[in-house]
Amino acid sequence: MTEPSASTEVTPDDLRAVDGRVPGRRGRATRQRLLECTADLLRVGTYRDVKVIDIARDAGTSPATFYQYFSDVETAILALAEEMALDGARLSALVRDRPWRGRKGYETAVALVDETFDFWDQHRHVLRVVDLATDEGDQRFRQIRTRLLHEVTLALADVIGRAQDEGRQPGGIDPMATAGTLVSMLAHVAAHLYGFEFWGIRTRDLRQSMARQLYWGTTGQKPPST
Amino acid sequence: MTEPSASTEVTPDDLRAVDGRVPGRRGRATRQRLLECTADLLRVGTYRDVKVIDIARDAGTSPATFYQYFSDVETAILALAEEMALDGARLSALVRDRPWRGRKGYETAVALVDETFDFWDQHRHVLRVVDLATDEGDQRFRQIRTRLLHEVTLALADVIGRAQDEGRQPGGIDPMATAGTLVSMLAHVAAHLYGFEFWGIRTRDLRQSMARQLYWGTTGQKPPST
DNA sequence: ATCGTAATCTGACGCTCCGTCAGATATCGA
DNA sequence: TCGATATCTGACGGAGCGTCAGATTACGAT
Repeated sequence: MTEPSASTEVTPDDLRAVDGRVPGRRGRATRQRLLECTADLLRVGTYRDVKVIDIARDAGTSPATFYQYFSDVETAILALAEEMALDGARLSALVRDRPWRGRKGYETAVALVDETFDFWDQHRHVLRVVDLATDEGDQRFRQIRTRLLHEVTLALADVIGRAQDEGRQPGGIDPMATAGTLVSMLAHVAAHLYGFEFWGIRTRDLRQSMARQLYWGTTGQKPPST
Repeated sequence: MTEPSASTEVTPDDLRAVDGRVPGRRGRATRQRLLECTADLLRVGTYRDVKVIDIARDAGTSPATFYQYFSDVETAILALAEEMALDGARLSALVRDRPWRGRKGYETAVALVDETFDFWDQHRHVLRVVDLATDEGDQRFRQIRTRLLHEVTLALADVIGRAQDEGRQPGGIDPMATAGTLVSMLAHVAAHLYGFEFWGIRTRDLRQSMARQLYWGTTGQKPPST
């Protein structure tokens, strides 16, 4: 709850464990199994109820083994979040690689909405913990959240900046702030899709509304009538 | 984690406690003290680390007393969330009671942004748990979250509907869906203001971007140049 | 194939917190 | 002042935590 310990993945640097030794093949497999079981428990139950003892049992090992790889449940989830963040590159790639002008631009907006919905659906059990922990002030989680959203925001801000240069978007607005609010909208709606359906709002209508907001917010142009 | 138990506040109906008896003056005071201590712990520490034993100690009572009023920590937080939801009326009132046309309309949008920021700032420690629990499928929390946001959404949808009637907003869009995305934007940005400052985005710029999106999204009109 | 060493795992322990009683204490109206 | 009722608590069995020291397993060198 207090402090980090640097990276946890990829860098075969510290990985904690037996007084700082680099884990071998067997060790990495065990670690991965523990992570998968953690993810599974997070999928079916609540964050507050994920217990080390359950993770260990599901992974067919003992609690002591868990502590060989993670200092607590949070740290394990942090590792899951890091895996997730890697997958997030597909969102910013989409913004960068596709056109934003005219009808094609609107299609890009729609595609971004779809991709975001998909991403959130796939990772929501981890994302909700990331959100909570970030809000609680945990810098390790904030960093991951930032890596994930900041890239998309930067890419969108770039599009807005270009629209400004071409006089299609007023110069007085801050591209990063606007991009930030748009990404927020995406993230929040994606996170609460089920809640909207609860209100009787169809996902397809949300998709359209978001794409319109996105298109107008970035390009400054009226979206093509649907 | 599993199931509700009906209401918990105002209705002096069931309130759980000693086999369902209605609490008297002393009892209500104790209950309130426990709630305040829960809120305090939630403010300084993480959700996962809020323990019944700590709440009881801070309230100058025993764990057994806590269980007299709440079946677990979640239920206590649920009661806090209910208190919070009452305060939420000020947001929808603002949307309903102020003008949405012309420059005055833009000012209303700004005011809504400000009020939302303020509300979130005041209740963020409870809101983040509400969000988590809702996402985890807890219907009790979802209901509260819905009460809170749905009112604002309805109010905004009303404004959008009127804009459609007057031909200032295309008829093809779903007012509720658009209002929903806008409220989402508000909620998410308000929840992560600190995160934005972390990125070097000024709150005042966010304020402007949000107000512009809000104004355009509801009225269909270009916001007054700033 | 065998052996020694390093990597990996685990049983067991002391501790904190949980959730529930039965009984003690405080409150209040008559 | 005296019950009756509301409220509180000590105490307990059980679940999980986090940490050892020692057992088990994998693997490269011979």
